[in-house]
Amino acid sequence: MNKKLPSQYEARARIIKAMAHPSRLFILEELYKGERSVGELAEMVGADQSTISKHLSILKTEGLVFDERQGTTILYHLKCPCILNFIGCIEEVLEIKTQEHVEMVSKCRVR
Amino acid sequence: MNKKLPSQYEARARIIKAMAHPSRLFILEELYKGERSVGELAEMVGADQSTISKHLSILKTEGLVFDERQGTTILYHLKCPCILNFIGCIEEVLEIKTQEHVEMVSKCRVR
DNA sequence: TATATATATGGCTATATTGCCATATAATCA
DNA sequence: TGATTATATGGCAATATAGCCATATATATA
Repeated sequence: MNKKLPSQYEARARIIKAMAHPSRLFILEELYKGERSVGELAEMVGADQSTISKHLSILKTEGLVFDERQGTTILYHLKCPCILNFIGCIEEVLEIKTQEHVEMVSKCRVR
Repeated sequence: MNKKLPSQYEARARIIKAMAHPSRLFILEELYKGERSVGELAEMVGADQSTISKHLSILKTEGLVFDERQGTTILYHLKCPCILNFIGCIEEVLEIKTQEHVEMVSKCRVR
């Protein structure tokens, strides 16, 4: 990768990368509402169970979620609800992108 | 990709993905401090100028930065400073990951 | 113990990303 | 205009990611 940058950036990027996927983003927001099983999430996302399992594995490895066995099903939980705080800003970036030609007031710099 | 998820997740993920790289994260934080030229950033990151130019192109395409020509050099600016607000939470996730075995108090759920 | 259910993992292919080199483009200045 | 400086882009090889299928593992229950 790169040797001049502090490893801190590498560590942060790994976590952000774990969030940088539509399905994983959906999963995180869903877990924000409450615990969900792998099957529930697979059903909601509309992907193969194994695919969701792997997504959850990535989120777990990066420390964003934790799991809890409940009999034969496994419930996943969000670890740090704060990670979704910035979704508001992401939305703002998106708004500006779509309305770039329009005059608007916002916390972002339009140009 | 996936057809069951609202396109909103796709859009958000694209922006987050743009942030999900050590060099681009560094660039964003650097631009948070103030405007920087491509050359300056390349020097700081320690990567080829063309590599940084492409990173900046990604950030620009996703609406995270904008550029301003100043004679022969081009200065890049951060568009939405708020996108760095959640770095604090990322740090918290990292802390928990490294101290998982230790008892600690935090906004995150340790388990 | 045998069966059923829920989840995880190995393996594979298709696709995307990264980073460098070479080169193109754009602006400045002699 | 020609040379110089700064940045962008095309192209390519190496690597990483995504998603599905088949199958393994773990738990519960008859």
